[in-house]
Amino acid sequence: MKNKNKKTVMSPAPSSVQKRKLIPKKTITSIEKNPEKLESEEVVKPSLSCVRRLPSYLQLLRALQADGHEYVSGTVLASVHHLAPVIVRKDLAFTGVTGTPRIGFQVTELIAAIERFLGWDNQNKAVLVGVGNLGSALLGYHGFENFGLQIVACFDNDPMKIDTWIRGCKVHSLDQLPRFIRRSHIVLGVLTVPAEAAQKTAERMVESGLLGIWNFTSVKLAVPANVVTQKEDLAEGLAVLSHRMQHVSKTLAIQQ
Amino acid sequence: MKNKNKKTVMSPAPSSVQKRKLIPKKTITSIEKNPEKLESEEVVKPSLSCVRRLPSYLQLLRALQADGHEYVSGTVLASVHHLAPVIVRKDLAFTGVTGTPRIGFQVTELIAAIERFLGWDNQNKAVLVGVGNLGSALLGYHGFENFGLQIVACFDNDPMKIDTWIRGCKVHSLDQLPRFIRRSHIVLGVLTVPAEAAQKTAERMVESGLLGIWNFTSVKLAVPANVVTQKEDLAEGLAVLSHRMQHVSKTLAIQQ
DNA sequence: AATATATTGATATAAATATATCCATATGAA
DNA sequence: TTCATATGGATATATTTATATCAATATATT
Ligand SMILES: NC(=O)c1ccc[n+]([C@@H]2O[C@H](COP(=O)([O-])OP(=O)(O)OC[C@H]3O[C@@H](n4cnc5c(N)ncnc54)[C@H](O)[C@@H]3O)[C@@H](O)[C@H]2O)c1
Ligand SMILES: NC(=O)c1ccc[n+]([C@@H]2O[C@H](COP(=O)([O-])OP(=O)(O)OC[C@H]3O[C@@H](n4cnc5c(N)ncnc54)[C@H](O)[C@@H]3O)[C@@H](O)[C@H]2O)c1
Repeated sequence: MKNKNKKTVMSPAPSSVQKRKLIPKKTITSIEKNPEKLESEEVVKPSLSCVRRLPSYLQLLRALQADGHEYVSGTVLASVHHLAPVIVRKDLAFTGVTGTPRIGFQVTELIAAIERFLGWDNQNKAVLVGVGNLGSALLGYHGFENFGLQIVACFDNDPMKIDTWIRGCKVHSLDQLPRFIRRSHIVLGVLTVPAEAAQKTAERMVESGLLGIWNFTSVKLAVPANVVTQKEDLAEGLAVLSHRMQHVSKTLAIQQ
Repeated sequence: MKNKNKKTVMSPAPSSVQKRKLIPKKTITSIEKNPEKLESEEVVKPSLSCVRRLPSYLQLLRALQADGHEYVSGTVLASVHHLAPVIVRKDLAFTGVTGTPRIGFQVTELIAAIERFLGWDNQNKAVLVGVGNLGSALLGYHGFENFGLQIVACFDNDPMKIDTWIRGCKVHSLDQLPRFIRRSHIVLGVLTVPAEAAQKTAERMVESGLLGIWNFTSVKLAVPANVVTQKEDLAEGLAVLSHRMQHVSKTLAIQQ
C-alpha cells in the first residue's frame, strides 16, 4: 500500500506500450475465403469444455467466499480440479474478469462474472414435466438453485397424480401448461417423461412457449431452431466408466 | 456370391498391394524423444467423445434389430444422431467390426462388438449407496440394464431406512457393505449420498473392495489409482443449456 | 457386360482444444 | 534498494478431434 497509483514506472522499452488484449482472438490460419469473415480478427467463442468447467470453478469459489477468502489464484483453482493453470486462466478470461499478477482474482468479482456469463445472475424459473421417479427426485433437489435454476411448477398427465402434492409442489395437468407459461413468462422446461411420450410432450412444451428443454429422456428431440435442448444422457458417463475400468484392469493384469 | 475368393484381380498397380490397416494409427508429427515410443506407429486410443457416442449407436441398433433389420450403414446411424458419417465409421472401427461397402454393418455383430468393447457383454452388477431422492430414482430405473448395469443391492446409514424396502430393494446398513462385496464379487458402486458424506463413504466403498464408483455427488473424490471414478455433474449440462439459450436469444434480438 | 452408385476404410487436411513459453507485474525477501 | 518469485495475459506450439477426399468394392441398373 505504499504507492498505489504508480503505473509501470520501471518499464523502459516502448514495446511495453502495446495494449493488452483481454479476450483471446482467433488468428486466421488457412486461406479464409468467406466474405463474412474478412476481418483479420474474430472474437473466439468459449469451447464447450470451457462452459462445462465453469460451474466447478463457481462451486469452489463459493466455498472460498464462505471461508472468507478475498482472492484466489488460477493456480489454486487449477490444482483442485486437476487442470493446467493455463486452462483456468483462459476459461476465466471469457467471463471478462482480469486478475492481478502475484495476487490472483477477486473471488466475489469472479463469482459474479461467471454467473453473468452463464446467465445465472438472476434465478431462472423452470417447469418440470413428468413427475415420476426421476422427476420427483429433481423436484425435491434444491441444489440447482446454486446454478441459476429454480423449478417452480410441475405437470403430469396421470389423473392419479394431478392435484396431489409431490415434494412440496402441486402437480398440475399438462393441459394447464400453456396458460401457466404465458402467465409466468417462464422459458425453461425440464422433461422427465417416459421415452415414448418424449417427442410429443416436447412439442407441447414448445407450443406453450418454452425456449429451452433440459431433456432427461433418451430421445433426441426434434424442435424448432429457436428452441435449445440439452440432453442429459447418463449412459454416456456409464460408458466412460466401464471403458476406463476395463482399461485399468487390463493394465494391472499386465503389470502383475 | 459369384467369385468369392477373387482378391483384387483388377488392380494393376503394385501400390494397391498395401495391406489395409483396420484400426487408425497415430503418425508421429513432432520430434518424439520419449524412448518408450520409438516405434513409428502406435495404436490410437478412442477419444472420450467416441466412447460417449457408442451408447447412442447401441440404442439405435437395438431398435433396428427389433425391427428386423439385418444391416445398417454408417450413413444411417450418422443421420439419426446428426453426425458426419465419417465420425460414425471411425468410432465403429474402434470396436473392431468391419463393414462391407454398399451394404453397411451387420446389426447383430455391431451390437455385440460395441457391448464387448464397453465391457457390457455380461451384465455388471453394482451396489448403490445412499437411498435418498436420487438413489431411489436410480434404484427404480431399469433402463441401465440395457447398458450393462444392474443394481442388485442398496445401502444407507439412516436407521429409519435400514431393513425397509425401497423400489423392491431391501436397504442394508452400510456396515454390511464389506461382507456383501466380498461375497458377491461386485466391483461397481453408485454413490448418491449427500456431498458432506461423499469422500468418507467413497473410502468405505474402496476399502470394501469396489474398483469403480459412479459418483452423483458434487464432490471430486480422492481414491487410489486402481479405482476408477466417474462424476456425473448435472451442473455441466445446465451450464451448456443456459449458455446456449443466452446465445440464441441474443442472436434473435440482433436479427429482429 | 458395362456402367452407375452407395458405401467402406484409409489417408490427408482442417478445426478445435490443450499446453508451452515468454514477458510484465505485484509482492516479499535479502 | 535490489532481487527472487508467483502470477496473469499474450502468443506460439502441440495435440486431439473432426472433416474432407479418394481408391476399392459390392450391388443395382442399363
Ligand atoms: N429414473 C431414473 O433414474 C432415470 C435415469 C435416467 C433417465 N431416466 C429417464 O427419465 C424419464 C423418466 O423416468 P422415470 O423413471 O422417472 O419414469 P416414471 O415412469 O417413473 O415417470 C414418468 C412420469 O411421466 C408421466 N407421464 C407419462 N406420459 C406423460 C405425458 N404424455 N405427459 C406428461 N406426463 C407424462 C407419468 O405419469 C410419470 O409420472 C425416462 O425417459 C427415463 O428414461 C430416468
Ligand atoms: N436429487 C437430485 O435430483 C440430485 C441431482 C443431482 C445431484 N444430486 C446429488 O446426489 C446426492 C444425493 O441427493 P439426494 O437428493 O438423493 O439426497 P437425499 O438426502 O435425499 O439422500 C441421501 C441419502 O444418503 C443417506 N446417507 C447420508 N449419509 C450417509 C452415509 N454416510 N452413508 C450412507 N448413506 C448416507 C441418507 O440417509 C439419504 O438416504 C447429493 O450429493 C446430491 O448433490 C442429487
